[in-house]
Amino acid sequence: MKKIEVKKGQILQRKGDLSSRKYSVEKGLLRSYTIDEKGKEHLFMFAPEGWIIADASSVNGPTDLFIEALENSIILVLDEGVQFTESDTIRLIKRIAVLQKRAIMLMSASAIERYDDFLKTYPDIVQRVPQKMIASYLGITPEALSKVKSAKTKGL
Amino acid sequence: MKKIEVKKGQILQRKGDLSSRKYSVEKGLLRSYTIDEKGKEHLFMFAPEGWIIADASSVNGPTDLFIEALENSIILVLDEGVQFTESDTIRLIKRIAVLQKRAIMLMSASAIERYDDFLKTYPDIVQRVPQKMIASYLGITPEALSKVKSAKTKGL
DNA sequence: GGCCTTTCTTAACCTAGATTAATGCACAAG
DNA sequence: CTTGTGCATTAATCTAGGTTAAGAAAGGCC
Repeated sequence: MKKIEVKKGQILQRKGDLSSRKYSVEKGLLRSYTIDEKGKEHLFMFAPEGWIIADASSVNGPTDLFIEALENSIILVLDEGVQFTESDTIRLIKRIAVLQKRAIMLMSASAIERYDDFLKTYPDIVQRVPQKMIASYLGITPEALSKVKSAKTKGL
Repeated sequence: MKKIEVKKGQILQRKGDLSSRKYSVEKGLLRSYTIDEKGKEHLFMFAPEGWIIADASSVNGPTDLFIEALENSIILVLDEGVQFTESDTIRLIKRIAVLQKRAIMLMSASAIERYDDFLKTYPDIVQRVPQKMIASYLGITPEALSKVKSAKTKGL
């Protein structure tokens, strides 16, 4: 468990890596994402200050996700495989709850609803990341996100 | 931790319940699903023999999911809040990995790809549940699923 | 400053899947 | 046996979001 400083654009984990760590963000911003067979990027989560980011898929073999710094950041690197505490377990269950909600969201909600949910989940991220990453998080194209935003401002 | 027998159609947990249990399926088939504000059902997961089904959202308050028996089933009811073992934790992480994959799937894959993934995930469920539930699991309408299937058989 | 690359927006079109509606089935209830 | 009632399929139409393309704005970098 050590503290490290990473620069914007630096990649902490690549898809296919055989081991994986957890990263606790003290300052800055990370993201995790994957790239599918068609070469398309899909942003899985943002991790601003106070968040922990990891790739659970590593329990079953090689990792699925890239983890990258979107800003110069200071992060705590936590070793995998360490004994789990009770509070870790609760955090895991909460993470499952969040993912459960996200999956249901992706199944049922429109792009506008998902954008509103994004704004609620990450209130201060909108200004800090490129639109195309938000679009990727929402599972839509940047063009569609532009539409959504202009529809929202017109609707006021 | 007790063993119970439930009949087809019986509901073990309702959305909004304040506490929640884990159910380990010995025989039969359960499903979990939610109903959105528009009254639409979204099937979250199936749990055939050997699977465990639960609703993680209960850690943050009332439950989001219904849990229902799709067949007459024999299930083990596990109490929530019991001390977690190391293997529980690993199971949780695997669950996160599955959900992570599901979310990425929903973000990126077409209906056909999701159907193929469903067939791989639940090889022996297709014959046991109504088509409309499979459609709901895939996040599409029963009509669209019919199209997908006829497209697949034509394509042979 | 100017230049190049990347990002964002707008607009015209296209397609996967939703909606609506009609038909045919299965099976449960009388 | 007949009469529902819910389920699956097909077809016609509609729409949210994808694709393509082109111009405008915003950074790095020399």
